[in-house]
Amino acid sequence: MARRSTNGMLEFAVLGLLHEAPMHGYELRKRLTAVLGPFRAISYGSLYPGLKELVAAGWIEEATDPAATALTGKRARISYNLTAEGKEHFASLAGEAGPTNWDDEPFGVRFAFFSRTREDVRLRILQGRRSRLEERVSALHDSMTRTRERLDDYTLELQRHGLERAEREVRWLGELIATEEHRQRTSPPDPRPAASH
Amino acid sequence: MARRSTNGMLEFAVLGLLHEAPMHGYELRKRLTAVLGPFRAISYGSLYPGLKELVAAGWIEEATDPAATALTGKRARISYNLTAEGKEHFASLAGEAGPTNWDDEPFGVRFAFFSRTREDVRLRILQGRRSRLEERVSALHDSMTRTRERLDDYTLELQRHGLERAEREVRWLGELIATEEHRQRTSPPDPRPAASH
DNA sequence: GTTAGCATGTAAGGAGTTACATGATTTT
DNA sequence: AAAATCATGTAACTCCTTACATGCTAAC
Repeated sequence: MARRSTNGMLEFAVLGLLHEAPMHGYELRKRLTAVLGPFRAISYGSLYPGLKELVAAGWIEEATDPAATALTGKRARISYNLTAEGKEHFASLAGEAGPTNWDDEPFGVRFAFFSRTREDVRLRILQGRRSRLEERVSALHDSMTRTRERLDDYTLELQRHGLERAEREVRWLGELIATEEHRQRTSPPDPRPAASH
Repeated sequence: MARRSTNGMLEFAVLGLLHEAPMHGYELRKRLTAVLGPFRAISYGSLYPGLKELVAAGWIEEATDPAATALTGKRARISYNLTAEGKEHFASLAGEAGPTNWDDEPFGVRFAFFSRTREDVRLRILQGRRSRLEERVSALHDSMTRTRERLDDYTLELQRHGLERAEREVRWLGELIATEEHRQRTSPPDPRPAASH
């Protein structure tokens, strides 16, 4: 079990995507790009070795296409599907709500798989992200109002814009949190994530 | 000349900061953090070896504090200052306006040193960044309106928020570009960056 | 039949981090 | 005199990218 695995985010996202359906590497990469955003797309040089490690860890399995394989002798494409351990492992990753999830990129990935995340964990992640951003807001605010340590006009403008963006995201998170809290109050206390097969 | 240097951004930022005044590593790191933002602060394990490389490249020089050094026998802190080649090298980096500067992080660093960048180069970087973001906007727009390939509700919400943020940055850049263009029309054609000592 | 895109990989290396290690100076 | 913070570094490792290499399949 668990040999030392790829990166957290790649692992998490691949496992999450394979819940939908088995996929081969090339397609996985496209879906990954949709989740991570086209500006931090993963390269094949990262993806394929990563998949190998997930196989070695026992979380996914290779499967060559049933029919057309040995028949033609041609190299068939490899489909990956989740194992039971993989599902379990994903569920355990999805249950963590620690500060690792509050940075920009991890948060985005975690958020993208919120529908497979328990409600209470969702809420804690949103709140953690928000307080992280509130820290950023007040740090920027301080840095800008300290008249000592004169900053470049352009640096200042950059900070002003960064501050506005952070404040905007705080508001956005506020709305999401309100929605989640409302959902929790009104829906029956269902402790199970929507993930069974 | 130029032995193979650290990373572009670290190199650029260090050289840019040392225009103001000589500094030692520890302080440099604090200023760097102010420029790069506290969320992508550079570590000492990166900074000190990087400084060594800049020294080896001949762009900066070490200088131990004049008085208090040999006198006490204590280890003195090391100040770094720009060499003439370093200034030249920075100017040449600051003159490049290619697509390398249009990603999130490089753009931020380039922007932070705009006051040492030629006006026409500033304008080209702002425009490049804007068209990069416009691509992002239309890619997101497409991805969201394609009703096929059903995305997760949360993924969708993330994209919606990302789209809004990108559109907002496009508008911000529009204003900056207008300001720069105005500056160029009204001020005398001064081809020299404000950098002399 | 050839170009474009699908599909899978490997080797080398870049850019950075963490953890460790050490010592000086300032503040409480 | 202890604690905090200033100050400088190294070794090992992680994660990822680029460049390369191969071959299949669909479209023009």
